[in-house]
Amino acid sequence: MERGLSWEDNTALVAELTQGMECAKQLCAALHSDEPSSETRHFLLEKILASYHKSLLLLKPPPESSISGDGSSPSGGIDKSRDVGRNVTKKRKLMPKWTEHVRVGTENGLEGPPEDRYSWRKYGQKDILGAKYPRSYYRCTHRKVHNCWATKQVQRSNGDPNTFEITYAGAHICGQTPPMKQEPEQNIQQNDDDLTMQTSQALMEFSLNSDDFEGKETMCHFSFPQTLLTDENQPFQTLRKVAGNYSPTSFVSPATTDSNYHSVSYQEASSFGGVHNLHHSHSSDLTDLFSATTSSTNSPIVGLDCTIDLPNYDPNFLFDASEFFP
DNA sequence: TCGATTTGACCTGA
DNA sequence: TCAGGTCAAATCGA
Repeated sequence: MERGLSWEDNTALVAELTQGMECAKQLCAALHSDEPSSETRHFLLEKILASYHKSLLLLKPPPESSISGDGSSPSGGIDKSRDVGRNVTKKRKLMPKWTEHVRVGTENGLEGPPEDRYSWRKYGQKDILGAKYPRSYYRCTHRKVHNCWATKQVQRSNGDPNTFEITYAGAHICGQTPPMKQEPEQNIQQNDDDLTMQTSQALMEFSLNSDDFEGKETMCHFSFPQTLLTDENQPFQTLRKVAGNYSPTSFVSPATTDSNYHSVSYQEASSFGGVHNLHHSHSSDLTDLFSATTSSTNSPIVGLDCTIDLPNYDPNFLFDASEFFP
């Protein structure tokens, strides 16, 4: 796939990855500052995902040239709109996904699902088997204008009606400039040098998830103290170190077959040596799953858990930033 | 009038 | 075959 990349594509790819790395740096800084706004982090997260998304599209352009914002498609006697729908479905599989568990406090007067900074348009609602509450489907309002394919699903938790499980798919590429919550005394400007951990929330969890290991969802869950990131001026390299040391066979627990969820400390992950083992034997889809637990003290959002799912990426694609940034 | 929501039907993938 | 996801016509509301 990476073969045959034109110089222009290569340049664009490097630019996207560079942007992603910058955002990762900012996110890293935000995580270690007393920046209380989970929205800031979320915003940076989405920017990183957008960079990944665009980069992967560059690496893996859709086989059909029919995916376009105007809905044009090679008509083959099938209803045009449905044809577009199929392309969307195919594309959906390529979209990075992540899930947030958001608790809203009724004391704050919030009853409905929590709002984020983007404008969403509801396009469907479905009763889900075994779920008490229906699932709502939203897509970016600017889908047509900016060809932005970000979607989200909002599902109220069975057990706790105050908890919403929000699954985002695809990052916003619509160029929306969400109104960041500006704290008066806080400078949202990310300070790369200020990596002092000031919050009590000391754990950041990364997970790698591959859902195609013989059809089984395999997940590797990393947890490590944020302090260990403070000496990392290359957050991408940090991620690469962690991800690169991920070896499915190293973590698979024999106890479970359908879902393997493992937690290792960053030290453990680091101790696996410099073997970048993303070139594992599975050649199909690789799903990366990122889970970050954050706390928010001054927000109606009581709890927030974030899980990222990047499906269908070629596992042989190893992002080695050092090639681009010696 | 126009944009957002609702809802039944259709499509896809497991 | 069925559950989940999406579409689009109908409806609503500003």
